[in-house]
Amino acid sequence: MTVAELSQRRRNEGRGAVSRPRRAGGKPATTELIAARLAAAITEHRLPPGTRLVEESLGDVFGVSRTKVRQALFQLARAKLVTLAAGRGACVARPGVQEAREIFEARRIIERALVWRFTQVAAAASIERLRAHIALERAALAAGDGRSGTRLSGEFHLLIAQLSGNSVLAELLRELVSRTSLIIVLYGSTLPASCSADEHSDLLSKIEQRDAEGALRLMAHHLEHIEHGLNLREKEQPTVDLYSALAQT
Amino acid sequence: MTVAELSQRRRNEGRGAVSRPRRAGGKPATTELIAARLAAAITEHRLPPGTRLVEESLGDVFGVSRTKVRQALFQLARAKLVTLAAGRGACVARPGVQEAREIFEARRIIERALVWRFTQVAAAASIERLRAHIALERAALAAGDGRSGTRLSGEFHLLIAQLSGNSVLAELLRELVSRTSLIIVLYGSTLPASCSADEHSDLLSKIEQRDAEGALRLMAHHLEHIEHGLNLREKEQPTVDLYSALAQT
DNA sequence: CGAATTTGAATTGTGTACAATTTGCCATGG
DNA sequence: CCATGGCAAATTGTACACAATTCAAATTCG
Repeated sequence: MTVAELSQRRRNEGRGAVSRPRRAGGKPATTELIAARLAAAITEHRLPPGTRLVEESLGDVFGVSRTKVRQALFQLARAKLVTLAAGRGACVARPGVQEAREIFEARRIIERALVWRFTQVAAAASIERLRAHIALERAALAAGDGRSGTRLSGEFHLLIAQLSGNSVLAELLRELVSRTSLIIVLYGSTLPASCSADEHSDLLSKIEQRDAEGALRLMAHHLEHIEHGLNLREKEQPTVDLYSALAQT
Repeated sequence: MTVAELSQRRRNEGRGAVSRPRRAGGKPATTELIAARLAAAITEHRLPPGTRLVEESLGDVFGVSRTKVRQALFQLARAKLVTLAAGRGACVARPGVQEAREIFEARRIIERALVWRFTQVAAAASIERLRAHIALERAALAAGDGRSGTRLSGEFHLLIAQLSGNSVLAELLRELVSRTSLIIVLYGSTLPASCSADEHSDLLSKIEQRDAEGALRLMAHHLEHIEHGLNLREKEQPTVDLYSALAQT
């Protein structure tokens, strides 16, 4: 699939040659907005890994010229959501198994610390906020809206970070969470999403009891649980295999 | 100070109107290279916080058009090394005290974990590598080269991350380290740089003895030591001060 | 004399044109 | 029939032009 196909539809739609004003009506869409839209599309699995992102096509979709799209793509490349091969454009990233493991390790490290802090300093309002969020997760789950479910699940982790009062760490974690969603679509989670909501609920209980040790342990287990639900058994890098295959001659 | 002044000199240099080929001879300088150069200049304190970064001036310096410079600035903005006020251009960032504290907390969290892992898995060659690096630090110190000293000091921390085998965390830490150097120039370290090298050396000893607990604790203390050497007593936001100053009348 | 306003230089924001590169396809030849 | 070479379309990389904005200084008016 290519984004070109999306905009192709638009190009063919005849009409009186209103060339660009897709998304007309509102303002011309800033670079940040484009990056945010693309990031959302990627993390919500509407743009699967490997999808080519052609600049002009995206420009048509958003109703802007390549200039802004290009900047947005550069941003996303830095966030590791797209890969940017010199001269041959952008693709939605495909993190390898090594990278996937490293991301989960990073998350364990950061989130353990965050949950520890949060358990100690959290105000009642913050805890209430988390409880409300879990309710949202469950609602999406009950409605069979898996897409919203995974998004909300990620946002739960982000929420803890934000409520912990360290926005630098929250920002780092945001990046890791979005990369995680890319990993999940690549190495398919065999885990039912309901499981995640339950574990979030258990975690919140421990937080409420101010059991920092317990909360920390639960968070670590939760992340390991997600990671082990994936199929991270090296199924990439055929190039290297080619090499060793040729050594047989 | 403004980058414009640098390029002004160039513009006034009369000559036969060879308009752009500053930096001629080599290739036209890629966006990444420009970003890297700017990042180096910022972290090495050659471009102090608050310095305005005018696109065309930078273009002159690097011998490219604004297009590439602009992309590079966007990248640096995402890395939080420059702030990008809409419509009024880019400045070298000036992290506030709150942000500074958060960055140090993030570093403590990440680096404690890294040093713990490293102590357990480090090969002899890795330890040797660190020892050599400390020698470099000491050499720079002895030569009175403070600029290289602080750079090398930061690189020591980065090296541990890289040798720990988690490149994702290493990348996150790189960002934090460069932001730290911005903090140091803003809130001046009262710490002699020699101190840092000594603490690095102590840390390496603990690592060598495979004393993970001790190494972890030493790293935490080291970072706290640096943080407490700063003058993080809210001296920013002069606007607020102006307000209270006028209240005297 | 001071405050508001206008004017203009400097700078950023955005689109577009063109060169360079890549890619897929077709023809040509072994 | 498969490999090779080269053409053509598509796409990216870069510079540049012009519009929009900002900032500051000069001007004007109360």
